[in-house]
Amino acid sequence: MAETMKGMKRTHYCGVLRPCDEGKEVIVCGWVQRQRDLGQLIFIDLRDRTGIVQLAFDDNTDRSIFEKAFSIRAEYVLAARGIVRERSSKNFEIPTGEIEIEVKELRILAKAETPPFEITENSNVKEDTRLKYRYLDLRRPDLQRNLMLRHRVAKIAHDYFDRNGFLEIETPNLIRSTPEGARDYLVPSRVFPGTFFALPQSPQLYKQLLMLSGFDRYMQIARCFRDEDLRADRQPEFTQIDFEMSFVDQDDVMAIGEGFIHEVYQSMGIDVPIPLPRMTWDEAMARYGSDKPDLRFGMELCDLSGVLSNTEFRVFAGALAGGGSVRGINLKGLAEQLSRKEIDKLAEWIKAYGAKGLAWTRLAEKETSSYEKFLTPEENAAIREKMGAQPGDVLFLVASDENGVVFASLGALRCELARRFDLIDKSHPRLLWVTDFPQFEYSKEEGRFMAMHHPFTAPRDEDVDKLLTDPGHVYAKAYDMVANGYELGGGSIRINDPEVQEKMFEALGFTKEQAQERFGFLIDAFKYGAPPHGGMAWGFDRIIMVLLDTDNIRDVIAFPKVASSAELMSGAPGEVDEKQLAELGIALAKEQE
RNA sequence: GGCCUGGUAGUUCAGCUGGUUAGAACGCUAGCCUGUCACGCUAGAGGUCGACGGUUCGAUCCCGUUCCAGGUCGCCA
Repeated sequence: MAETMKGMKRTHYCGVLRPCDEGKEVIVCGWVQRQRDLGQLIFIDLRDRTGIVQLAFDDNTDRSIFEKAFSIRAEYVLAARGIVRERSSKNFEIPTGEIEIEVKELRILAKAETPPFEITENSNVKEDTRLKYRYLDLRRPDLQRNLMLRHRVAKIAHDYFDRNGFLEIETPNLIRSTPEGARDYLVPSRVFPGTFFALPQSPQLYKQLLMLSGFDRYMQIARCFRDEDLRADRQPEFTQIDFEMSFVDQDDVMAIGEGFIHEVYQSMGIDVPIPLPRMTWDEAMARYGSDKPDLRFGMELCDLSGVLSNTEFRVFAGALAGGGSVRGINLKGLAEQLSRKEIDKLAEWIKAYGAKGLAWTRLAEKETSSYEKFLTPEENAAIREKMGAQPGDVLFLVASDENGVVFASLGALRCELARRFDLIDKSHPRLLWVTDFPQFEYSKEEGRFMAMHHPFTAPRDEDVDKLLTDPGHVYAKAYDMVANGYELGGGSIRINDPEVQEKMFEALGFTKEQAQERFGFLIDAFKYGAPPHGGMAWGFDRIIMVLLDTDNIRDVIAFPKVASSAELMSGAPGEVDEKQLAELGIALAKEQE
């Protein structure tokens, strides 16, 4: 039978005891990290979320307590009352290593089976095993620290926004599906069979309505849902730190936004200078091939279209004639570390990004090139000069009639090479704003322009007139906060003028009726006086990832889902009873039964 | 949906050109041990080689299908 806590009350966490506590009687509780039986001497390491303390049992110990200590196994839950004393042989590796507890009373609060893996820091147990027993995995000190940091940042968010006059207001989780954007998670309605709620992809529409209602400054730490495939940094269920404010323009929102992230880093003893540097979307794409550039290393893209404008080499000429470009990056001084074979592998790898191939020049002791033989000596010299080529460099060129492919390929290659050759300066985080996003993105699949951000994003004042005449050249009052190559968050100034909103829907190819059907309540609301407003939202999980320098989002979420969107511990998603389905008026297709 | 990688003891892994009884470390169990702290020493238990099918005299190994996990492209306003 397990014992109880009756008459015992914890006085200290395990990890906080120090030599200054010597002589005190303390009561500690926790899990057994390890029991070391030396015959007439037993040590037990007791662990809680603050750390580990050593319990000692020796010839001073009552015989019955000693025998109880002998029986104890890993992960038993104990309460121990005893006297803090100096260790006769100290361990300076751990914070409590100079003291131990001479145990006077020991209670086994719960026994434990041997866990399927050892509860240790930096475990290299396969992740699916850890996730199946997530409650044990979460006992590990690194995950405990990650979740404690997550709590700290949430606390900073509440305090910071409160201090700046923001109100936390909850928005609903059962909402109407709006088919723009990501796939919605749907929840069937019992009362109205055949109809569905959607889980929110973000609080976007509701926070805009709160502005219209006069709440002026709103914030929320909001759970969001998107039924899309996962990535290392993407979960179907994730958390946003979201805010919105009225009577402001872009600079005001960005100032509030960078003030928050500054405080977050400050709490970790890191000074991130604000205001953050800004870069337009066009510049970010041209220099880094990415709208979330990692500034911790160089290797910027170089546009070679100019020097190749008259080339007769079909691959390059075709790309330019098709409205695309030829661009390159220079891997400085590593030609000897990158073999011909590895370059061929990269050329294969880069096809995933749409590139048809990878042209290269390897300036090793013996110079080799995949393309120089097709160009004139003048063209080759011009390329080398433009790219600052020196002996030891490797030049990589991508040509495509779609600039998007050139940017995506070289942007990805740049990051891959930096990772592979350890070119990333991890001593300081590098944050920036990326601004002036294009308002629209042309979708080949849909055959129309789509909102790059969302359909309520305000265009730049000078571009409003181009909404219908030249949508490809309209830029938005939209901004992303980027850190170390991760999109931490983003936002925009919203449209508050119903006339502009109407034009926007028209540009997106919605008829009035379609717009009314999809966003009617918002359109109606905006007829009643909407203040100028804007805001942004951070991916809370992403912030913690970047702070911890992990590339696995599951490290910062207590109960995450795996790549198939399943939850291995509970077995969600699971089947439901016929009765439940019947109540909802749902019949399964044959092959699913 | 496509592509790549992986799946062998509780855990992390090794396993040759297909060959007879599939190994190691840690963990676990038992015994010994008074200053350990990844304690040490001795002994022991522990395997559907992800699953199914095929080739073969013989398959952990080769082939096919499939399941699971990871990464990635598409997707993610």
